[in-house]
Amino acid sequence: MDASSIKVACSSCNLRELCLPMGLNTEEMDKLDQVISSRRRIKRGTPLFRHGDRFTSLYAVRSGFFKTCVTTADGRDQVTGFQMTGEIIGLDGIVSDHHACDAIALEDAEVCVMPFDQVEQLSREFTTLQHHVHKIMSREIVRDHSVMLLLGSMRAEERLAAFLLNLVQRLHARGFSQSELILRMTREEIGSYLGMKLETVSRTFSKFVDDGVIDVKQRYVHIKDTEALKRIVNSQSCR
Amino acid sequence: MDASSIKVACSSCNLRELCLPMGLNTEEMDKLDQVISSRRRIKRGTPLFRHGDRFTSLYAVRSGFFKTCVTTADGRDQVTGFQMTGEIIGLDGIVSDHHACDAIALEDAEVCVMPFDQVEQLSREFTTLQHHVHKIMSREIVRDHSVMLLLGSMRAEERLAAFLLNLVQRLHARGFSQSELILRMTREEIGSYLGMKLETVSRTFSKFVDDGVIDVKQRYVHIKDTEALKRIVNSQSCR
DNA sequence: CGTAGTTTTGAGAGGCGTCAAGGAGCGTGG
DNA sequence: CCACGCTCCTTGACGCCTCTCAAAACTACG
Repeated sequence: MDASSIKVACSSCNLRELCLPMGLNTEEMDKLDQVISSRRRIKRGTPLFRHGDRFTSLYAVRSGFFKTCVTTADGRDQVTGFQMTGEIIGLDGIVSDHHACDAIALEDAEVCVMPFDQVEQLSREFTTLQHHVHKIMSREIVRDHSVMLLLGSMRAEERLAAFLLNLVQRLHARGFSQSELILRMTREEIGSYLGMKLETVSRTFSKFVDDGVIDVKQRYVHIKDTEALKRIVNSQSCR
Repeated sequence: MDASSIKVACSSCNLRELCLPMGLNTEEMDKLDQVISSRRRIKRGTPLFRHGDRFTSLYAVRSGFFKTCVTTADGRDQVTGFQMTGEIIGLDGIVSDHHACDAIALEDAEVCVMPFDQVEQLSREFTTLQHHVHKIMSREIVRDHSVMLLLGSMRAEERLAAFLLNLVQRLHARGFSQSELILRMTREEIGSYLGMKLETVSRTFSKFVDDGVIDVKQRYVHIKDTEALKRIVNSQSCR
């Protein structure tokens, strides 16, 4: 085992209600522990994997924060998602045995490595796990479709409001505040994800502050009026 | 068996190289034939399923053409994809046991019904099928990410060019022309998919015609210069 | 305390949305 | 067989949202 690998157990992980082991019984969990045999630490700013890398494993975020982004030959790139604790990264690699995107740590992070052939083997044994894997992939598809809705039919204010609400909702599910958050990504990364320029992101933040909906101090955001944000998302002043 | 159900067999289907049975051996194919026991006909303009409908099955397009779209409470909607022969519809329903989008036939169509619990059962028996199901879901995720790239970072001309190239490439894989196609969807549906208004779609078509890149007569499109379209996609005059 | 990276803010431009009118294709019915 | 109405498509004029370019302020970090 190399220095970056650490022996771990799902059964003793406090994320098991959020992560892959969700809903497994003791026997299944024991089996899973044998599959998920190592963790990997990723330093801030460095890749967990890059597009083109051979696909071998899925990764569960144990701690830290990631972005995934696709890149075209001509240098365009697009952030396709931000992943936090308990979320699964790497599903894009299954189809072609190579990753189709980059996964970059936005802060020092740790992931559980789940060799995919072993996940497949185990999910042939346990219906629960099999179905859970399918649900995780389906959830990603549904999420992507809602991002397509956002990118295709919302204007800047609506996009940013939806983004903040989504972020704080996921953080809340992990025991954090419903109204305060620290952004782990830059304005440019937010803009890439939301299909807008960093200047527009910044201006929209400022507008929300002027309107008394949020407070912003650099990466810190305090949501003062959740209902107002929800109204902005549904303002339907869309194109 | 009701009137809209027809007994079928994957093993004798001329789409088996494109569709779910891809790569299965004879024994596996026989088993699959028992699972995919019926077809359903869908009239143009009517839904295969609607969001909120209970999820029971995946559907393989046997003939015809579909769109899928997500809808918000406030009436906004977004076409998330167009599905043609051999493509799989319904993956969005797995995560919550209910469909998250509408699937509408754009012309009279026929689908093979694949009860998902049986697909899961069979893929516990056959590694090939299991892996293939995973690949299909992963492919959808990768596709969605490329649409996010399109919506997030391309301008109108680039989007439409990319759309046409994608469409004709998929049609070509099904034995149709590389340079001619009939659009099965309206300008409005194209616009919804590409995040632009129908007027902009129309104007962009006209510009391509003026530039001598394509010919358009209503739903008929003739691509006169594929390379020019590719250059437009990569023109990087993006925002 | 200097330097690089990030964020904010302003001014100006342009791409695309909005509104509106007219044309083309097609099914229906007299 | 043609008239009619409906849907879809095209085109024009105008305006606004967001991009672009630019400069300055702030923060982090060596």
